[in-house]
Amino acid sequence: MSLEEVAKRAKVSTATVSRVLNNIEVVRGSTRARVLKAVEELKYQPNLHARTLAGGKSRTLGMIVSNMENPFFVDVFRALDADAHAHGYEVVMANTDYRAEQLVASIHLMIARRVAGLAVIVSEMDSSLIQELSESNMPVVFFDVGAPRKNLSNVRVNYNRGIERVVEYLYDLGHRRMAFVGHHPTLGPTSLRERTFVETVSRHAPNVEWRTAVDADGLEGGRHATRELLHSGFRPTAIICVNDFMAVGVLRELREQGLRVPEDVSVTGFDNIRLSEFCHPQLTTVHIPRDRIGHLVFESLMPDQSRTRPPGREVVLDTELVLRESTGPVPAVL
Amino acid sequence: MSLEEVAKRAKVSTATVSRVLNNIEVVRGSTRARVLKAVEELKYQPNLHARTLAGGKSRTLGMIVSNMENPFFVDVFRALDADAHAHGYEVVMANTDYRAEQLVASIHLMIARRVAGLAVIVSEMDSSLIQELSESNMPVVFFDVGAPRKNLSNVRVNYNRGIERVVEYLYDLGHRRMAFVGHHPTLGPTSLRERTFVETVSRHAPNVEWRTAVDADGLEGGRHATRELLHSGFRPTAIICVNDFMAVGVLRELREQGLRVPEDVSVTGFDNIRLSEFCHPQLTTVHIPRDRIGHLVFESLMPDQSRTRPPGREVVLDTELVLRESTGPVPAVL
DNA sequence: TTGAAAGCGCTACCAG
DNA sequence: CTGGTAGCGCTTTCAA
Repeated sequence: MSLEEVAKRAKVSTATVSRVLNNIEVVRGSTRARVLKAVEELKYQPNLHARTLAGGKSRTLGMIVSNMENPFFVDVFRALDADAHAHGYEVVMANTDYRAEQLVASIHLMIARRVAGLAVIVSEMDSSLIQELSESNMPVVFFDVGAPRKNLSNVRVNYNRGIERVVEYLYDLGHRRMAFVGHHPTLGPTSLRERTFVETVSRHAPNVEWRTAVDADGLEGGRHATRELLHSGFRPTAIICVNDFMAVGVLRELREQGLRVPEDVSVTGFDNIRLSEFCHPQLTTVHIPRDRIGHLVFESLMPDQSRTRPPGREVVLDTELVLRESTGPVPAVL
Repeated sequence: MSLEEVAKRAKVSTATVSRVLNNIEVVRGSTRARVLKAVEELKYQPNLHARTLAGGKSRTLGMIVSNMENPFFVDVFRALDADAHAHGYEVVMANTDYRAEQLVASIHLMIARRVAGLAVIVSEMDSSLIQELSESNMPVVFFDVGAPRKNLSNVRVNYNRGIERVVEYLYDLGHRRMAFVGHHPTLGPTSLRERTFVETVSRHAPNVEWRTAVDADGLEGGRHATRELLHSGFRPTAIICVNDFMAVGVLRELREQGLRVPEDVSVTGFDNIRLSEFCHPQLTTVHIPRDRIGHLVFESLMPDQSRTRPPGREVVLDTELVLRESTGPVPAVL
């Protein structure tokens, strides 16, 4: 089942078969029909590798995420995938589980695949990797990391402003003992987001007593971090989570400790994933437009298509505080 | 950056470069070092397409799922992915969103990629597709669908028995008005699982009044199905869900309608995904060993590796009822 | 409108 | 241990 067999059966050259398969409008109708018939009869299936190799260009985009269990990433993927399909592209996803070595492996694999573009949606990036990607000359778009340059674009959300909104809101509600639940960063001892929290608090709410706890990104991580937090003796009146996914885990541990939300302690998430509306109590969170991120990512990756975002650009998305049931005024001291 | 350039720089033939890149232990140490140096200096990245084309075999497995938002599929994928990586394989995932056309497209794409094996984890399969896959001669493993034959293996779970366990348990608790919340099957008017419920009820609990509701697989679908159910005037004392993911949506709608779980109505899920323990109340559900499924899938796909599952086989996994907070005795009639 | 043929980058076989 | 070379299946000039 190769082009040649089809060609033979249709009594044309492989070039012609290739033409009809690629919808090149120069083939005579009758020839075309003959070829299609042969394709059908032989149940011919093209070989993508041969096609990519010969054509020199791939119709595949790559997307690397830190944690595909977190619905946030899945949402971005789906938006990107939809756009890609609409334009005849495929997207293959790779998961790093926040492991640096896996990130390196995934990036190399994507390069080996000669993807038409690569979206890197991970928390932290090694600068040598950025360098390597830059030199690879393939269109790359990062989420929330690195600075744009030549083939490297950037989509980021104003995380600082989001955390600020949360802290201010909680502060106004009277909270003076806050905790931040984050997840392990790929590199460095302190995650960027954790640092953002710390700085925001000291700037906007200096008289607040705070603590941070860190664990794996996920339901279990949120739960565990909370257990540690409580175990340390600290009694926050509000727990600010790095994302909704972990917040749901926090909610569970609190429930098990007999602490009511929001009566005893307020909890906030981040991302506004669908689940944040389906847990109990529903999470107060910060909305991040994941669909837009997916669309922007696609635009950034398209090589030359008309009227799309040029490479080497950066776009910053703003966030929005979403008030729901998990937050309330600070509990009255008895 | 092709093999040839590396060869030139290292002053060896492309054959030799290929050998060191593929760890073929016949190259002299000094030559090897020279090649590696050239690779390093040129930042050479192999071309996977050329490699696959020339070698005639791919190190990629494919996996097609119906709904990657549902953690069930993600869990299976992760187990498979882990095994694959451990053996030097990659797995690319495709999502069909329960759309038949998308399934066809995904399968064709996988064939075009010449994957070394394909896992098809979707609810329903067209028999012509099964035929096509069978003829493709590539190792394929289905989940819960079709019958094994030559290159087609099968992993399934005893869904019937699982539903039976749920119905019996609920029946013993005194429930006589049950509802089943399912999701759209790809084909046919009634999903297999819905039918299983109906048959189980009539066999094991003939005097039970029941109804079914169907919607999209997901949080929103579960919620919507429940709303419709309640809207119809039917007042089940127990709602059996096709999976945990939808059950979480059911829980939310019930809460909004002011119905308490399990005091007013019991709810059960299926799959025992992590989330089922993190929602409130925690779901009584049926455990499906997703890790094992992933491992079995991998084994079924491995061509000839020693001591692995031969192709064309079928393995049926049993389930286990997990009792948690979402079920209880039928509410007393006042 | 169609065919012939030169690669695309790599693997694998055959010599040496 | 290493080099030469024939493809793998397809796209893409260049001629016809």
